[in-house]
Amino acid sequence: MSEIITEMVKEKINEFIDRSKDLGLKVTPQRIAIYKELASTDQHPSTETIYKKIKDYYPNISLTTVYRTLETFEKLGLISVVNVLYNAARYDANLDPHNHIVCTVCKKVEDVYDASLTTLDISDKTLGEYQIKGYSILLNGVCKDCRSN
Amino acid sequence: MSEIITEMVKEKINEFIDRSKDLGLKVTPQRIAIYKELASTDQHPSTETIYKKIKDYYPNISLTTVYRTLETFEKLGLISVVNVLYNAARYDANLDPHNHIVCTVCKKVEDVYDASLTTLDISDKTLGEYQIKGYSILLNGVCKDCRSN
DNA sequence: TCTTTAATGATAATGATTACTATTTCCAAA
DNA sequence: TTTGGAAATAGTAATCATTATCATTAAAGA
Repeated sequence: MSEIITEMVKEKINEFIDRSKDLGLKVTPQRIAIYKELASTDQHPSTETIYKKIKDYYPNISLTTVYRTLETFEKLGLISVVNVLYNAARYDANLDPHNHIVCTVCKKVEDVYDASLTTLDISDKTLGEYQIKGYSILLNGVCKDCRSN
Repeated sequence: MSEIITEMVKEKINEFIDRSKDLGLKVTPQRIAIYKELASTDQHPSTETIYKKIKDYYPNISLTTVYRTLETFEKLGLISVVNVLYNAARYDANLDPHNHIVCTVCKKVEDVYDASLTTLDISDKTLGEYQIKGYSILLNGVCKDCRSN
C-alpha cells in the first residue's frame, strides 16, 4: 500500500513547505503528510480517504485534523476543492440548456444563459473511455451582496 | 410567503403530471407540491429548503418524502441536480489549469486536459454583478467500469 | 532553552442523508 | 363505485460528513 514518492511529488512538497512558511503556517508532520497524500494522487480524494491512507503509517492522526487542515489549505490556495457545493444536494426543475454561477461566499447559485457556453463541442480525445452524457460549467465569484459585507 | 403560481408554472406542472403517468409514477399531492416548489424558483434549493416551503401549507409532509421524491425525479430526468458531487468534499493538489469528468454512477473524478476548455472567455454580460474568480467544467458520463457492470 | 501561539487530538454536537417499517393512498380492474 | 394490491408516505432510528469545543502539545522565533 506504500506509494512511490516521485521526484515530482518531492518537489511539490518542498514548494508547499516554502509557501507555508511564507504564509506563516506552521509546518507540522501532519500537514506534510496530508499534503503529500493529496499531491501523490489524481483521484480527487475525500477527507476520509486521505485520513485512511495516512492512518496506515501515522496511526494517531486525528480525522478532525485532516478536515481542518484541508480547509486551511484550501482557503490559502495551496489546494483546491473540486466540488464547491459539497454541502447539500441542490436541485433544478429547469432543464433548458444553461449553466450556473456560484458565489463562493454564500453559495448562492444563479442561472447563466450564454449560448457560447452551452454549445461547446467536446473532442473524443477529451472523453477518454467515458460515454459522455453532458457537461456543466460552474462559474465562480463573489456576488454583490457578499462583496459589500 | 405564498407564491404566485404563474401560467408557466401551471403548464410545467401539467407536463410533469403527464410525464409521471407515462413513467408509471403515481401522482400524489406531495409529489405535485415538491415539483411545484422547484418549478417556481430559480434559487436551486436544497431538499431542506423545499421541505420548509411546503410545510407552510402542507404541515404534515415528511422530510423523508422530500428527499426520496427528489431523488426519484432526478433519476427519471424530471429534474436535475446542480451538484452531482454533493456527498463529500473532494480535494485536488493540482493547481494547473484543467477540468474534470465525473462518472455519474461511481462518482469517480478524472482530470481532463483540453486547452479549448481552459481558455474560454466569459463575457461581462454573463457575469452579471459577480466579481468573477474562475470557472470549472464538469463533464459527466459513465466510465468503462460502470458500463461493463 | 524558553515562550507564546498556533496546531492537534479527543470527543461531543450538528447537519444531511438513508434505512426501516407500519400505515396510507393511488389507481387499475372488477 | 368498490376493491385489492402495489407503491408511496410518515415517523423514527441509524448512518455519514462535518464542525465546535477545549485541554494538551509542539513549532519556531527570541
